[in-house]
Amino acid sequence: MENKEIARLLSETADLMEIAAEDGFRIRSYRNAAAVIASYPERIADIVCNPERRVTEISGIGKGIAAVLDEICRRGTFERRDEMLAKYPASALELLKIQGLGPKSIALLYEHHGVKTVDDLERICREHKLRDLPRMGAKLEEKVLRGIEAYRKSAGRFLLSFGRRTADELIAEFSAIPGIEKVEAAGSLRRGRETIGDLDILVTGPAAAEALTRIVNHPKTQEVLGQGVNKASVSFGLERLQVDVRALPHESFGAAMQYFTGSKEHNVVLRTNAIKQGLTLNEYGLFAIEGNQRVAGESEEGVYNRLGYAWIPPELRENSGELEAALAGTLPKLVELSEIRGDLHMHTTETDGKATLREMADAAAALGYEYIAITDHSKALAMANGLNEERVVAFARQVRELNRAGLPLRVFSGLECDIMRDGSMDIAEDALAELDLVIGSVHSYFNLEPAEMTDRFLHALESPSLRILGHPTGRLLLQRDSYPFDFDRVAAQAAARGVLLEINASPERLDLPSSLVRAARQKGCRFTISTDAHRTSHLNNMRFGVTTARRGWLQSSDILNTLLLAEFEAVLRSRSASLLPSTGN
DNA sequence: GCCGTTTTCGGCCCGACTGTTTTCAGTCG
Repeated sequence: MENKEIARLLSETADLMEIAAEDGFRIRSYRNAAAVIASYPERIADIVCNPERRVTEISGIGKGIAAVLDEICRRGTFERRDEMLAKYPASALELLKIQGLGPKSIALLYEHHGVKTVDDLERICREHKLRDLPRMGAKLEEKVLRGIEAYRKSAGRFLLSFGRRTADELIAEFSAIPGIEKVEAAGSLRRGRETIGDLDILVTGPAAAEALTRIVNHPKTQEVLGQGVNKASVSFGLERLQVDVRALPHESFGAAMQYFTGSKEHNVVLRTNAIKQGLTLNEYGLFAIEGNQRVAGESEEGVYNRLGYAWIPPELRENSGELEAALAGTLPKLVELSEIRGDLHMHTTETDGKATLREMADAAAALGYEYIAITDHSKALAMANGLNEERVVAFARQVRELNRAGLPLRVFSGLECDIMRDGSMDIAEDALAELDLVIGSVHSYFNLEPAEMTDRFLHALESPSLRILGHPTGRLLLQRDSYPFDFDRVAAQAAARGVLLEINASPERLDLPSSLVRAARQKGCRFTISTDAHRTSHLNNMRFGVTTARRGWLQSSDILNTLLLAEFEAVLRSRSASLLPSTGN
């Protein structure tokens, strides 16, 4: 059994134990073990089976979990899990994903009303039976109904990062097959959408059909949804992501990439335009209507060019002006990952990060960056051990000393300072002034009225130290919507004050959303792209931020951390973002 | 259940909000 599946068994059991109101610390141990196992570089099952190895040498795994692992490897489950499943149905796990409902309420609902599924829960709320239970009332009923709606909206969709990982894994496998020429992912993944519904993988070469056989017989394939000569469709992995693999003739590959990349709206316009030119476009190629002669199809570029368009980067293909720009030759030169020279938002063990400043600096230097900013939390985030004024000042001093003593790259002292309910900064201005770079972020009071939330931001923007607005909308993909506020007003004011908007590259956030990136740019805003890394591996998420920026039509000149170190420092010293080269809209 | 030890027991990030109570449990971050 693979680590990820073992981890899932442990963490699901922990969830059920929570519903059963078992000891919280024991539950935490199960969760912790699950997390350790999920990211462990070796196969845990191999270690368990190897008499010369001991799983208990892994931090977080003791005698109890070791026994559980042994049992899992022998019979695929373990006693405590079986006990829990006898007590509560597995479907109760789904209920934990509903915002506003926790394990205690789920237990109560199960005992009193036999609520097992989300549908049951919805019925109980609609029949106003939730309010019969102790400490529950009408407001909770409404909140849970809203939670159910949000949950259903996100069901069946996956984070971009997950799609990318799965695609990369399959592309590597297929590419290794002799006789396969090209393997590429199309669809919303290629367009860089923040979430994806399924995965389209296109394959060409004499042995392309072998890729279909491979996916159908893949050990991670849960179910074969369809299998023909040119296409196989499966439900893949524990997450049951739908993966479609298509085998294509060489001469159609470009047309198929174009067709399956979409978006649908983009393609409709392109095809309509083709017809006006006496051509017809489908997944096999671009053909002259008269005589059915193929005029393009081997490459995407050939298809676009033959229709009079410049090749359009997939991130722009949403029929939101890119086709007109491609005809006019005015497509922007979008920012690229290689142009990013630093990461300006990350955490360390000083607060809730998992790596030290030195470890983050080493990892960032290995990525080729010239500089980073360390931006730990401020004291309002007590659970993260946020910094108070005294620690902020000490930290700024420490970073100055470390830079003098020598670091693998330039480190700037920063802070992700909480923006309080009234828009004031969590840390006094004189302490903030000691730092090189202050990000302001909202981590509390998400449910203010829009007007109050807008005022809160506008007030925060008055802070003389604030340089960047962190994850501006607060959304968590597939979990939580943006808090409501007047984004246009805030963006306009940020532009006026020279405060940059962050594009948070964390795959769970991708905040700002690309549509707002584009809108903010029109208002004169400039941006940073940062990972908000809490461990060294998170630094690699920069690519997702860059993708989001590209979807927002950004060029390197829109982005502060594409600047060379000397230029970047000059901007910091000037305490203004206006030094950024103009973009010539 | 894990860990560390002042080693076989005690500590394990905890403060704040919400909606329900009438003194606080549950949820969240």
